[in-house]
Amino acid sequence: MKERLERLKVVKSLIKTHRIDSQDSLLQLLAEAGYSVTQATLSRDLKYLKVGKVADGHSGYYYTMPSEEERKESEKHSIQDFLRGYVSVDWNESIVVVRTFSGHSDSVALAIDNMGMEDVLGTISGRDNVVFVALRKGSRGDDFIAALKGKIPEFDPE
Amino acid sequence: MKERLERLKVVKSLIKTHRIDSQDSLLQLLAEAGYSVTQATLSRDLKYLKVGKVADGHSGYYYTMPSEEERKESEKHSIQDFLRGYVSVDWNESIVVVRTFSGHSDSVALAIDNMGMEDVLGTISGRDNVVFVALRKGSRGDDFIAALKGKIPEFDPE
DNA sequence: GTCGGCTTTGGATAGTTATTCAATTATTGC
DNA sequence: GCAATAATTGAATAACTATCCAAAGCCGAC
Repeated sequence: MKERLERLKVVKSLIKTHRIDSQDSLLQLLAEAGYSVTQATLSRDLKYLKVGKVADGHSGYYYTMPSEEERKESEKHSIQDFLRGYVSVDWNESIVVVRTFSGHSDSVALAIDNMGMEDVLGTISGRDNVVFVALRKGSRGDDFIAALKGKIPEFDPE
Repeated sequence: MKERLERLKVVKSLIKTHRIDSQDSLLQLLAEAGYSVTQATLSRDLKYLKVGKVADGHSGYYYTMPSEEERKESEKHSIQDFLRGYVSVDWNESIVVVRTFSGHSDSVALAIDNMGMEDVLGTISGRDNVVFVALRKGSRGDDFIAALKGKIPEFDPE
């Protein structure tokens, strides 16, 4: 299973250098490059890489890598959303509880989701201005908080 | 068929302001906004608008408007639409009035919208082959015209 | 070693989106 | 006005993509 990362790189470069309009055709290119996988796996790879499919407007569709800029831009928005709603955090070994201003729990949860943090398994936003962040096995609340600080300089609990 | 351009604008703004993960859910939002169409039509709209569907990496997929780079191509279309409809311009301190060929006011207004110009507050297209372009405070008609010339080499009033 | 947990994968399939085809509605040219 | 032409649309369906589930594969702890 060591091949996976290698394959991801190849997928990435194929998408950058070719105009690919379906997973099947990408599958072929991959096969030519020596990586035989199924469409199911490829679909997962594309999801992982955040590859997008867009129309050129007339004749068809093609896959594209997210630009670095876009990624940063989107993260900036997430950070803004987070800060706008954030009131306080607490945590234990496996759950982080974020309190938010009234009506902000949804946007804060979404923001955390969109930051794409390793530690985060998922979030739910409650009715009560609270967001629960479930952490991936092996991650502790401290890890998450540390990672969040890394992403958001203005964020400093206590 | 007058509704189409109007609908396209609504689709665009819905995509910018919501996290939409399927055409069906967008269809619902559209219906709430008063536009009842089928998935087939929506698919065509999205193709026309070059809307993309990308993964956030973890939890799902969402639709997104094309980013700067990708928009170059689309801007070319807008320029074509503009030139195809354009007859003459006049302006004062805060409003630019564009006269167009018969039936082109909608497409010219949309084109101006889509060029995403700083100076532009908004546009309306009248029945009478005229488009009003409202300028942002601090912008003057001359600024707008200059910016337009910058974008469209073939465009030269008088 | 081998047991147990986590990851990765393929086959099958569910789910989603694009397109075909026919009908309808606008538009253009007399 | 009318006829011819082009645009737009919905229903049905084809095409494509994501996910479920079961089956390995890959560790590390014993």
